[in-house]
Amino acid sequence: MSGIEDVASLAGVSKATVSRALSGRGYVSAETRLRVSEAAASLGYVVSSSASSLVTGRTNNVGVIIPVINQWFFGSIIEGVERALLERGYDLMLYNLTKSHEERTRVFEYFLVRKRVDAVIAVTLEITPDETATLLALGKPIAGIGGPLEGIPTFGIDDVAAARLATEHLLLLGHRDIMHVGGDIDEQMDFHVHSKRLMGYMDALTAAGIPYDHDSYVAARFDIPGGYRVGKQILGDPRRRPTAIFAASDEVAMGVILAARELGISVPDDLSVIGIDDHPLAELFGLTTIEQRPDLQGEQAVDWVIGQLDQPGWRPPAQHTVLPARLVMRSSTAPPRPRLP
Amino acid sequence: MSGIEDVASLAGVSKATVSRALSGRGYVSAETRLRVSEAAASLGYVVSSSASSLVTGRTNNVGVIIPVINQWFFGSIIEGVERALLERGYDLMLYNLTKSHEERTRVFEYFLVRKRVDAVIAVTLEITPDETATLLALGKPIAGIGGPLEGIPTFGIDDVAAARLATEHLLLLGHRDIMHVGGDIDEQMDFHVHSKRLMGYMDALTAAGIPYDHDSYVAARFDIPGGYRVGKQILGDPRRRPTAIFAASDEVAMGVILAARELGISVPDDLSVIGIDDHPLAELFGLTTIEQRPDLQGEQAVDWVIGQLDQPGWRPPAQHTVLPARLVMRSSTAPPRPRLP
DNA sequence: TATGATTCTGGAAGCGTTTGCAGACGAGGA
DNA sequence: TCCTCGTCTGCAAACGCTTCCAGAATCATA
Repeated sequence: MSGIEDVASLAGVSKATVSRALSGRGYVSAETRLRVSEAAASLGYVVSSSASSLVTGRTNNVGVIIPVINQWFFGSIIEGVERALLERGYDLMLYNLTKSHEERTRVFEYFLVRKRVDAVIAVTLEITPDETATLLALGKPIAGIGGPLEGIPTFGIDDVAAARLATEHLLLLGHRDIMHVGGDIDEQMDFHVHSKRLMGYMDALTAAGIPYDHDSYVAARFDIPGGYRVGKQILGDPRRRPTAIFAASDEVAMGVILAARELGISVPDDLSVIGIDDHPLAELFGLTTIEQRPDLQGEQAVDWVIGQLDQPGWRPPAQHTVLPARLVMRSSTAPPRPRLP
Repeated sequence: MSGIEDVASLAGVSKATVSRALSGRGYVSAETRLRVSEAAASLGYVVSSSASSLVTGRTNNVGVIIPVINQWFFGSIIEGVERALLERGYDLMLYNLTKSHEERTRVFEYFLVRKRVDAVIAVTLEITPDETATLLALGKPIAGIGGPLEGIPTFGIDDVAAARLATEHLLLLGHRDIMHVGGDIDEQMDFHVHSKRLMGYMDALTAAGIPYDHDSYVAARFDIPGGYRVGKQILGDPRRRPTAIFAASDEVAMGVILAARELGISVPDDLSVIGIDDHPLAELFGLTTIEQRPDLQGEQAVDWVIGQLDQPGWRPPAQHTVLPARLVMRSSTAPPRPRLP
């Protein structure tokens, strides 16, 4: 394991010059730079990041805190963030914060603080004011993905608007009897996605002059089996069956579609279904949906924190950056079947 | 940002004692240790990992190289690895190596080598002898997840055996006409999973005295849409339709089931389907499968590399550790419908 | 030619820890 | 009593870089 000293003597220069030549900072003649690079290459030298962070105070790491990994939305974020970081020369330290409070505390109080990261990206994580303070006190840029959050800039779609858009699509097709299958408000994921999507749904109904019926919202676990179970339950009862369902996520929507198929209910003839996400499987299911791009949300968060690192003191124009969410029409929605008199 | 010096003076001891008290190495009286911890806590002191790695040569990071994130198998591995690392006091640096050769080279030659990680876990990654050499030359433990790999210890199921087990299950039920829908051999994922599963399938057939028919293996993309497409193709042609299909992964299997349903083919009455993985959705589809636990594979890999770090020189008993894969019976497999004469 | 600006290089002082070494102290054994 | 041994602590030397500073060389300008 050769050090900078070896490179220096092989190239016939001082350590200082080697450092300058390799890092590209400060004056170094072209000729010297070449000699140094060659020496470094021939020795297989690579700078020690610990030594260099010790003096510069920069680790070139960004910490990412995420509650789940194995779900499309979260996996896509990680992919986007990772790609963006790698491109910009940063490494990604992953912290998977599951429900456990203990784990959470440990990460916050111990790992993140340990001068190991230059910045933090918190995905869909409700950070308490205390924790925000902790992080801000470190002077490290923090960005959030998912929704407005007090005190830190966030990137994500407008969940209320997306839900409204989805519901409006159904209304526009002529549906009046629209149910919403969403996440459990009490078992709220952080960032209040569930209540926001419910709100968008209600907004749209209200605007259309349709009274909101309390039973028309049903909570489901936020995955395919969750949607399936609730679908079976709702659609199994003919008196209860709506003409359209707005599911709060594509996975839930696909679960509902599976349930419908099993019950012999034709989508979209007997039932229209719309979701949110544009999940990779949405196409297979012909699912009409509201597209969002978690990977781009991640990328933007990266851009912001790195911008902060590059020019400290700079602040973003907006506290919450709204990314686009657009309607993707497929074959799971259609006008309701005309009622026979 | 207070340093060790501040803690030292607040506690009325030397830097050396603070270091010993906080790290738990060397002699420190109980009373002193307490005073130091309190001082540290009250100052919100936390050791600088760069400074400490600089002198100890240990970063407490483990690098994980993985080709995909947003797929159940890979996501589960990350979850397992992350959990295990966190428990043991290590941080996880994530490198998502997509196909791009350039990216791959960069990670290998630049990021990993940069003295940023103590060990490397390569997931399902065919490392060239050159790369293996590079890594080994660094003196860093490396483990692989997925299958036997020259020169480094690996953890995973026996793909040949798992495929054989799946096929045997179908044979035992009385099927003779069994097709295999697997990954594209040419578009091989690393580690040769595809060819191994094909081999297990052929082995089982051969052992049962059934001649292997060249058309009975069809390649599909390794996901639900891939399985669906091939399913439509195979099952759409009545002359070609087998009584059972062994899909190389649960996702492919579920795609096939979706195709079957759409064609009005009843599973398992008209067609038995078995997969490999025990994907979270397998239960919903009633899919009989061979269970494997990627998270445990990750955990074992972590255990091994950390074992190496703790007691250098120690070598594992086996080069490839085979983890269990067991049959989980559900409702997608049954004896073939008796042929009408 | 003198003067200043610009480019290039080396010496040396850190950055914030850990750890080898040595000294101090008290306890127990000969 | 003298020694040894185990426990506890502090000093100071690394660890491998970056960067400030100063000096040398080069070049353009007055």
